[in-house]
Amino acid sequence: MKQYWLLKSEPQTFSIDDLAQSLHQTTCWEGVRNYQARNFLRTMKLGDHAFFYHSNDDPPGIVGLVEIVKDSYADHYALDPKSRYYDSKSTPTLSRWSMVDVQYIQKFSIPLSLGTLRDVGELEGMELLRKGSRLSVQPVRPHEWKIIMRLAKTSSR
DNA sequence: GCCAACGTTGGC
DNA sequence: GCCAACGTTGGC
Repeated sequence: MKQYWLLKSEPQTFSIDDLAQSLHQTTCWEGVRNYQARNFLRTMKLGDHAFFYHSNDDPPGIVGLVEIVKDSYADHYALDPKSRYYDSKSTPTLSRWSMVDVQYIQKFSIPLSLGTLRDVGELEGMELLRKGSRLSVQPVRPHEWKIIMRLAKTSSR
């Protein structure tokens, strides 16, 4: 069964437009350095869909859709001392961190801002809206996905 | 820029 | 195992 996710990125670092302009409109989702988020990456399956979320944006919000096109594998940036994602405790034999590949599907014509989502009563309980929630990779329940997809369609009309 | 919430580190 | 100190995330 297909699973749904939400991936956060700061648009100044890597935006959905950057993804759309990437080779094959695909990129590896490197740099996740939080165990809970990493475990979600490892749970992802080829063909899963995810919302692309712009954090630290004005306003922050869901801006489009991506598909998981490669199951999780070792995040080799952890082994590169020159990378901002270098982790001195990672070794080639024991990789602490993982990443997946994601491919661009679509950019919403109108982003769904965090404020808009907060106003949707049916989305109460969504991880993104939880107070203090900072997870950069998080699961989205099927009913939440459905509601947000409906919002995306109606607001682009 | 501020700061609340959260995660990690390391001394004890 | 506790917890203070510190670093990071991310909304505002």
